[in-house]
This record gives sequence, C-alpha cells and structure tokens, in this order.
Amino acid sequence: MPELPEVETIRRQLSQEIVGRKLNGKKIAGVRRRAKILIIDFIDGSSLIFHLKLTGQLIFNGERSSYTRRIFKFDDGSQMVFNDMRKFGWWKEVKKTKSIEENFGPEALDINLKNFKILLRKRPNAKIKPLLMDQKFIAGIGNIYSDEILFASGVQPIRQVKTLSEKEVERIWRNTKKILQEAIKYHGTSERSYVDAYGRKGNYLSHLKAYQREGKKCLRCRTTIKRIKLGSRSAHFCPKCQR
DNA sequence: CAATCGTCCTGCGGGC
DNA sequence: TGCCCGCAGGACGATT
Repeated sequence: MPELPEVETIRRQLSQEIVGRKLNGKKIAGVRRRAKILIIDFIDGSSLIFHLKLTGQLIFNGERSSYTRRIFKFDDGSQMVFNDMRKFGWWKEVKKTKSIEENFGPEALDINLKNFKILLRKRPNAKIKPLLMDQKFIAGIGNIYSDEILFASGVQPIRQVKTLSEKEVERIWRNTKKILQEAIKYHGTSERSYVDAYGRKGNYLSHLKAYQREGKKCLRCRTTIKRIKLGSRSAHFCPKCQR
C-alpha cells in the first residue's frame, strides 16, 4: 500500500522526469508530497494532486493496461499513466493546495522529538497504532510501517499513549524516522501492487520484521509473531519483544 | 471531541 | 475442479 516511503519514492523519480515539462500547456514547477498525497505544482500556482490509496500507480512513460484510469501527456511526447485496480485512488486539479494540506498533522519525517511528545500528550487515551496511522495526527504512516515502527520500538500496538514511558516515546519517534528513511532507500514495499514511477517493485518487503509475518518466528527472539484486529485493521507484533 | 463501524472496489486464497 | 465467501486497507462519513 502506498504509504509515505512509496509516495516519496515516486515523487523523487517523477521530479527528475517532469519538472520543466508542460501538461495541458502549463509548465511544471515541482513535485511535492504531503502525507500520502503527491502534488504536481505548475508555475501558474495551480496544482494537480493524486492519492494512490491502496492500489494506485503512477508510471512515467508506462503503457496502458486494463487498470489504466487516465494517461497524462506532456508536451514533449512523454506521458504518465495512472493505474488503479481497486479504483479507490483519485486525482484532482486545484487552484490552491492549502486547504487540503492543513487537514494533515505534521509530517512524520519532519517532526522533532519535543513536538512529538507534545503531540502525544494531547491524546493520552488513544491506542498507539491507530494513532500513528491517523493522518490528522501525524502524516504519512499506514498499516505496514506502523507495525514496523512499533516492532522496532518494543511497544505493543494496543498500548495506550498515557502508559508509554519516556524512553518508549523516544524509541517510537526515532524508529519512525529510521524505518521510513530506510524504506525510502529501498524504494518502498511492494506487498501487493505498488510499483515506483518506473514500474519497478520496491525492495523493502524482505526487510519487514512484523507486517505479514503472522505465524513466523520473531527475527529477534524466535517467538511466534501474532496478528490481532485493531479497529478494522490487522496489527502484527511479537508478544515477547513488544510490551 | 473521540472512537468505532460501514463503505468504496477487485483480485486472490482458503475451504468445501 | 470450481465456486463462493471473506479478506486486504486509506480515508471519509455516520453514528454513538
């Protein structure tokens, strides 16, 4: 599922290819990301924004497939294909992105420890995993990386924020940065249909330590990884390493 | 205000 | 073998 690392991978690659080109006569000034949204800015101040949701793909010079919803053609003959098997994804032309951007909490990669602690204090009763996935709270983390962050931090997904020690909060903050950055380095996780802007799979899947490892042995202590339902989502964790 | 649940959609895998 | 059912999850809206 495209989360922050996947969208960021696509953003970096697309930026290399399309900045300076024209789309519908409008010159592209830059490509940004906010939360899991990809934003193509034009020099006239307007933007074209995308949300890939679960199965969206944006492929530079990709070819039409049965899942292609739209092809964006650039002035030099190159193109960008938007595929989406499940049809949850969307794109939109907007004059301003401000009202969209302000719906999100701080970027997961940008927030400092002090502000992360302040943020957590506002939600003492929330369970940590759903909170990390709440885009209004903190932006960019989804089901895969919340499991990975909490595994690395030794914290169970159901833990209430107010029960977290200072050290646990610091570990969660540090591992959020570490894991997201590592996943970007490997061009994301291709668990299902995710591919990057060149149609290639990401390589972080083999680095996952919790997500989708139910029934397998914990890579740290050999205990069997558990899966529980939290809200309507699945959470994977090691009952021994994570407390 | 916060937490939970249903909803959108389609491919896939388990079970009979 | 083939069919049916349920599951997967981002984010929004309705409900409690």
